[in-house]
Amino acid sequence: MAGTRRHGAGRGRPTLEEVAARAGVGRGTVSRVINGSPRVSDRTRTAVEQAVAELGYVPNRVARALAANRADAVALVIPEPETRLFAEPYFSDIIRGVGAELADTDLQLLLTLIRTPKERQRLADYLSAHRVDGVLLVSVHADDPLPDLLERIEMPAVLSGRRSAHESVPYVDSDNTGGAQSAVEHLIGRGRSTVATITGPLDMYVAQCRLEGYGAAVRAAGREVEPELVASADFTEEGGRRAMRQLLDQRPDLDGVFAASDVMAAGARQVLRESGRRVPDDVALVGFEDSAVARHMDPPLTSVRQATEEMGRAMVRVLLEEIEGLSDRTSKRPQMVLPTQLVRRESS
Amino acid sequence: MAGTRRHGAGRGRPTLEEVAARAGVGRGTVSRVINGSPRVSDRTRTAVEQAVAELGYVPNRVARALAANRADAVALVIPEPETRLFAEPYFSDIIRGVGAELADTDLQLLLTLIRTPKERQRLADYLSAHRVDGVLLVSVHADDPLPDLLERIEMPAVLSGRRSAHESVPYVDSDNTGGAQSAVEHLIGRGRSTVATITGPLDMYVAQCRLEGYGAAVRAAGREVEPELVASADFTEEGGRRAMRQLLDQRPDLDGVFAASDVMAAGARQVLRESGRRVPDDVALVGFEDSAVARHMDPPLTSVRQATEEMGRAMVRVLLEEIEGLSDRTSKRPQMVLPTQLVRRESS
DNA sequence: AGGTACTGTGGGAGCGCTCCCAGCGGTGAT
DNA sequence: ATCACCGCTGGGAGCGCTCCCACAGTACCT
Repeated sequence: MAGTRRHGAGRGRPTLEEVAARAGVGRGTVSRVINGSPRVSDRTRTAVEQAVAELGYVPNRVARALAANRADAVALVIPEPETRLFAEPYFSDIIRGVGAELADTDLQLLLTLIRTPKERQRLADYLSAHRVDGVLLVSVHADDPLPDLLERIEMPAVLSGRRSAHESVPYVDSDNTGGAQSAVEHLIGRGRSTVATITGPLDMYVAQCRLEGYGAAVRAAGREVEPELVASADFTEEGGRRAMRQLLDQRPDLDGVFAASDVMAAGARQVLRESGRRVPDDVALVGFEDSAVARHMDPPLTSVRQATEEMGRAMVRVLLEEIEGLSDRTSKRPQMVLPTQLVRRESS
Repeated sequence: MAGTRRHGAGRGRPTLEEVAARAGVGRGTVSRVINGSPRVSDRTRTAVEQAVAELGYVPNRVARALAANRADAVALVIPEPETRLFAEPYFSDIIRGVGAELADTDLQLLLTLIRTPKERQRLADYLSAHRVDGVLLVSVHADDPLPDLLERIEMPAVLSGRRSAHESVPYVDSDNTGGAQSAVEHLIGRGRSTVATITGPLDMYVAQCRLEGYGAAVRAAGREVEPELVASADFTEEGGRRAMRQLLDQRPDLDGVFAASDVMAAGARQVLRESGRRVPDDVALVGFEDSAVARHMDPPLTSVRQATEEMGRAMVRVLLEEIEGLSDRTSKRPQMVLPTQLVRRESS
C-alpha cells in the first residue's frame, strides 16, 4: 500500500515553534493560547494571536493527537447491508444530523461502512487501538459484538436504536411503540374495523416495538389482537407484497393496514391494487418512516415520521457527554427516546 | 471544546519498540516488516511477525502520520444543501462505492458536510494544512473556489461531475448527454410526436448536458427543437410541477415528457394527473436517476440509471492514481465518463 | 525582613512512528 | 591480501505537538 504517497508539501507550514519565535514567547505559551487556557495574560495572548494571523498558522492535528493521545475524531459505523435495506433518506438524515452537531466541535467524522466480518474485525482492532474518541453505531443487530467490545475497552459509544428493552449502552431511539400506536389509533379512529399489520423481522427490537404499538392501539379500542391480522416480513418491498397477499388470504375483509415501514407499505400497496382494492376507499394504509417513498406513492402514504436528523444530533450530544464525563462510569447512562409524529396523507 | 477529553486508555498498547525487543531486533527492522519492505530476511520477518501476533500489535496511525507526514485519509466533501436536493439514494450510493473501494486500502474516509461559507473556509484551512492525502468533491458548483484552491496547493482531488465542458481537474462523471439522448430516442421510438423536456437549472453543466442530449435525439429524428417544448426548473418537485404546467399551457398537445430528474418527473406526473391526462396513454414520461422515487411512482417511472456506486469507486481509483503519481503533474489528468442505461417501466 | 501564595511563563521530555545513515559480515573482483 | 560492493540491520534524529515542572515576578501576609 502506501508506497510513494506524497509528502513534503505539508512541510513548510508554520509550526508552533515559529509562532512562538515570532511572538517572542515560548512554545508552551502559544499552546496555551491556541487551546484557550485562561492562564495567559492579555498582552501575551494578543501578541500570539497576531503572530498566528500573520503566519497563517493552523495547528497540526496529527501532532496534537499524538502528543495528547486523543484522536479528535469520532467514528460513525454503518453496516453496509443496511444502507440498501432502509428506505432513504434515513442514513443521509442521520449523517446530516451528526455532521451538523459535530460542526461546532473540532471533532472529525470518520465514516466506516462494514460489509464483511473481516472488516468488522479490522474496525475492532482499530477501535481497540483508541484511534477515535468515540463511536456512533447505527442500526446494530442484537448479535453484534461491537457494543460489548466497546464497553470493555471503555470506548464511549452511542447506538441509534436499542438492541432490546433493557439496553445497557447509551442510545438514542425514536418512539417506535408510540408511533405505531398513533398510526393504528388513527386508522381505527377513521372507522376502520379490521386493521392488519405487516411487521418487520421480529428478532429486531424495532419491529417488536412497532408490533407492540399496534397491539396497544387495538386493545385500547376494546378489541383483541387477531393472529390472522398479523403478518411478518423483512422490511423489504417484496416482503411487503408477500405479507399483504397472506393477509388478504386470511382476512379478505380487512379494511386497514399498518405497515411497519414505508417500503413494505409500497409492496402492500401494489398487491392491494392487483387485488382490485382501492386505497383508501377499500383499504386504508399507513406506513412508518415518512421517507421519500411515502410522499411519492399514489395515493401519497400516511406515515409515521421520525426525527431522524435530530437523532443524529442527539447521538452526538450524548456521545460528547460520554467522552467528557467518562470518569463517572457508574452513573446513569444517557438514553433518550425521541417522539414521532403521524403525517396524514391521502392513503388513510 | 476538547477540555477533559479522555486519554490514557490508549496507552499501554504495545509499541514498535516493544515488538522489536520481543523479536530481538531493532526498531527499524520491525518498521520495515510492518510496511512490507522487501529488504528483510525471511528469518527476521518471521520472528517479527510472530512477535506482532503475540503482542497483538496494531500500528499507531497517528504516530505514523506524524512521522511520515501523510494522513492516510481522504476527505469526501459534500455540500449539505445538495443532500436535500438530490433524490436518494444518490449520496448513499456514492458513499457506498467510495467505502467499498477504500476498504482494501489503509486509507480512512473523512466525511465533511459543508453548510456555510464559514465551514467551507474551515475546510479550506484544514486541507491547506495537508491533513488528508486527497479529496473527493461531490457535486461542486461552477463557482466553488475549492477545486482551484486544491489545485494551487497541489492536493490531489477528484470531482464527481464536471463544472463545465472543459474541466481541468480530474473527474468522474456519468454520460448525461448520452443518457438523455437515449431517453428521448426511446420516447420518439415509441411513436411520441411531441416530446417536451423539463430541464434542471441551466447554469449547472449537468442540466446543460441533459438538455443537449434531448436536442440531439430530437434532431436525429429529423425534427427541430421547439422552445415551447423546453421548460427549465430546478431539480425540485415543485419546480417540476411548475414546468409541467407551463408546458401544458404552451403545448396542450404534447404526448411525451423527458424530465431531467426523477423528482421533477414526480412533480410533472401530479400535474398531468390533475389535468386529466393518463400516463403513459396520453403522455409518456421518462425521468433521470433511477432513484427510489422512480420505482415507487404510479405507474413506475422509466428512468435513466447512472452507475452511482461505480462512480464512487471510480473516484477513489482515480484519486489513488493522483496521489501516487503526483510527480508527473504535467501528464494527462484522468477523466472518465461512465455509461448510463435506460430502465424501462410502465410510464412510457 | 522573611515567608507563603499566587499568576505567568519557558522549555525539557516524550508521544510512536519513519527516515536515513552508518556499520555489519559476506562475496567476488583485482 | 585488498578493495569495492552488496543485503541486511540497528538506532539516532526528528515529525509538531502537549504535559508538566521549575522558576521569575508580584502581592500580601506575618
